[in-house]
Amino acid sequence: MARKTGSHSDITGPRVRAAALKLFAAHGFAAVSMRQIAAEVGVQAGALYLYTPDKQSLLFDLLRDHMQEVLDAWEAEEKPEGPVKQLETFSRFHIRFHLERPEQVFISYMELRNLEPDNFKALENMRRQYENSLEGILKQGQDEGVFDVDDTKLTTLALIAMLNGVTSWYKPDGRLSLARVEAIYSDMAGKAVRMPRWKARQRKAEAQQAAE
Amino acid sequence: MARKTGSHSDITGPRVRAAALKLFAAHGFAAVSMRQIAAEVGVQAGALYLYTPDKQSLLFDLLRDHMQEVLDAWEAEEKPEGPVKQLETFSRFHIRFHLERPEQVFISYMELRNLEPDNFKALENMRRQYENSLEGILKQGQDEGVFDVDDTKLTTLALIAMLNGVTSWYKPDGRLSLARVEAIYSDMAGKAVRMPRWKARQRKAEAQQAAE
DNA sequence: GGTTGATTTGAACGCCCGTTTAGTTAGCAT
DNA sequence: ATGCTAACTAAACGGGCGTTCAAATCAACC
Repeated sequence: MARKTGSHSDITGPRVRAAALKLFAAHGFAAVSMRQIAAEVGVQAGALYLYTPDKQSLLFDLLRDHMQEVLDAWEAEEKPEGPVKQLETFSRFHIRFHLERPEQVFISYMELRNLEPDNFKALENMRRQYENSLEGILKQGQDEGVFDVDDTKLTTLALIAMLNGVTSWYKPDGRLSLARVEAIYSDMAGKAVRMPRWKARQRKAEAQQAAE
Repeated sequence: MARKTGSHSDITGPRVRAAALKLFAAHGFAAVSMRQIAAEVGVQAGALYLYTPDKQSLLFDLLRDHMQEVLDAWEAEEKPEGPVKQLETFSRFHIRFHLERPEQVFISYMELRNLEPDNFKALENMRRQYENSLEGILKQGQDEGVFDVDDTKLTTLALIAMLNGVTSWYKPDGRLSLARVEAIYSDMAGKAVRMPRWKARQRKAEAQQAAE
């Protein structure tokens, strides 16, 4: 009893990562043992070490790959003109992308503290990169006078936290469709930062007065 | 070597809970051992069982006590008149209360899945009760026409997620003061749900037209 | 069809886990 | 001072942990 019939690293490798993802998301990194992961794959614990140097790398690879996917996908997303529409695009993209990968999103938020310091820093940089793409939109909107934002960094974090919240309750067969949720959240995000018309008029008036 | 000098259950009991809170928040429930908690208290592992029936209860008691504190504190908070001001009061209360208890908040969000089913349900009910107090404000505002909310339940969750986000980055000695953060967040929350003036005028016009 | 290398087993390593228990000491009332 | 009880230690229980490794089996190429 050693090598299994039909076994191949191209098959087992992805299955190991899938099992780890599933179990980490369900029970948490610290609560899941290598033996449980192996059982999910249908293999003995020792065999896992052909596909990962250790348990920590298994977690880190999952988190890093997910963040890279997010960054690449946003890069590839078609951006409309102007910060208002870009904010809507970002909100909708974020909701959609995250709802399609509930397990990755979950562990990306819950298991960061189980990363060793270097791995943690690497992921923090990727996350900041993603946040910067939203903050860029807010800054541009502020410069153009279409957004009324007190502090772009803080607002960025607040918006992302709000959008992330969706993953904690959304169920694909629930009361609300994905399209509806996208619409409601992007609408809320827009309203939270947009310059109110009365305030825009007031500023315009002030500017004219200052010019006289 | 048995009983320590100056030892008393009134002292050790709270110290056990404090150590558990600190360590659970820092490393996660599953990653912390009873021996680590005991070491933090300055006692042997066996002694912990004078203060908790088991590790699970230690976690549950922390979470339940925290949620009860939240509910009691909001109950005791002085409520102004009208949903707009009440939303601001709620936002500011939530931010302030949660920033004063970062560890409790952290474990309340991270460790729910480590609760046994019955304990989980108990806490879920308390959390829903808290959410309902916010949803009540949103509903009232919608009835009075001062809020423009698509779905009160969803909006409730979105706002709470946004407000909770503050706990993941706020540092007491950071760039922004607590008062400033309170102000920014409550302002954003208000703008996200408030009826825009132009829309209110439009509705009023529609109502008049329908009356003729 | 035999050889080689990829894939996996099964057992073992030392260590730590949550919890129980018998025994020991400190605080306190009498 | 004595006795009693609350508080704690030290050791042990069975079990699971992450990881390693020699041996065994299968896939693939000659």
